[in-house]
Amino acid sequence: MKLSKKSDYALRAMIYLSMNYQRGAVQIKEISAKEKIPQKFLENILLALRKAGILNSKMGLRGGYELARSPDLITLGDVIRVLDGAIAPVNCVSQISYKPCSVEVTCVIRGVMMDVRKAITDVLDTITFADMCKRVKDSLEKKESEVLTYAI
Amino acid sequence: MKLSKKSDYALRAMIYLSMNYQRGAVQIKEISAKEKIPQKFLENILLALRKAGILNSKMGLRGGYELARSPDLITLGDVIRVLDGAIAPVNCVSQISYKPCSVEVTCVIRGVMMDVRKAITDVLDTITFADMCKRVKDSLEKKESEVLTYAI
DNA sequence: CCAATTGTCTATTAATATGGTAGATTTAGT
DNA sequence: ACTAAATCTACCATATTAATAGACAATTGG
Repeated sequence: MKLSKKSDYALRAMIYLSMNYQRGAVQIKEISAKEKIPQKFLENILLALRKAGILNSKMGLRGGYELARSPDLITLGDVIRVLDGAIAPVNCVSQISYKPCSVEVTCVIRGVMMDVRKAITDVLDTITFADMCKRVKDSLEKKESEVLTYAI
Repeated sequence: MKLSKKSDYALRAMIYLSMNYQRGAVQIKEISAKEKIPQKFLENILLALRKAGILNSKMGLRGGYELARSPDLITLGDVIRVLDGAIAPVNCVSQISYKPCSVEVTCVIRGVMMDVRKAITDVLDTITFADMCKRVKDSLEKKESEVLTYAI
């Protein structure tokens, strides 16, 4: 039940690109440095996101990556699915058995896991990277005012 | 974001033991056979649950395992935490940094993951094994009535 | 055109987690 | 004492995760 490093890095890179939307192509190198993500690892991640149609890339000098569409049209779920595959913990039940056997309780577990999946996706498929940018800005403002308060 | 085989087996064994609550000690061998779980693997799992205080065991002849308390006092979350550790996907952010740096977006991801954790635990910490027993019985009744319908 | 820069692709590696097994030991009932 | 059960310690194979290496392709500025 854990977010992989890959998805974690992907989210961070996506937030960075969202904060820099309309600035044009941003280089892997820059994202890697600012977000402290191993560059070569990040290459694979961004490549996967490009192949999934979430990012666009430009090769060569002054090339880089940028969002393929507006941040408010990309959800966290979109990104996590690319890196980690399906979000649902449903493969706990591989094959559905139709035997009306009194100890065949797997379908019951399956039922609960469907609920869990829904609970997760209700969060991840709702929050967009535009929301994330807003949260970043809010948290920065809050921090600044806190600093001010402490200074006084 | 996946339930481990270990937790899956644990849930199944726990449902089995809940269905057989007040019958006294049940042997690993029986659970293993009925739920088709590798016996030696199941040993480790039940041992972990006993050490966590969720099961009681009796050694020796006619020994076995039984719930340490009533099924309605044990939640799915209790069990999963024992086998898979913390449910929260929060270690995506290891250390909290207080730098008010404009690209320090980790805390924002952390915030979302707290929401996800809450969504998951709202399900898993609410459903008890008594509920699971009820679901098993309901699904059996439903199947029987379906069979009847098809037979007519 | 050329050289520098940047993304693309294919492998490989190291570390860790997962799923499962083996066998000796302890405990308790008959 | 004998037997059936849990317990403990250790091990192994495989898969996944996280990360790295290096050759290759495309683009642009000069």
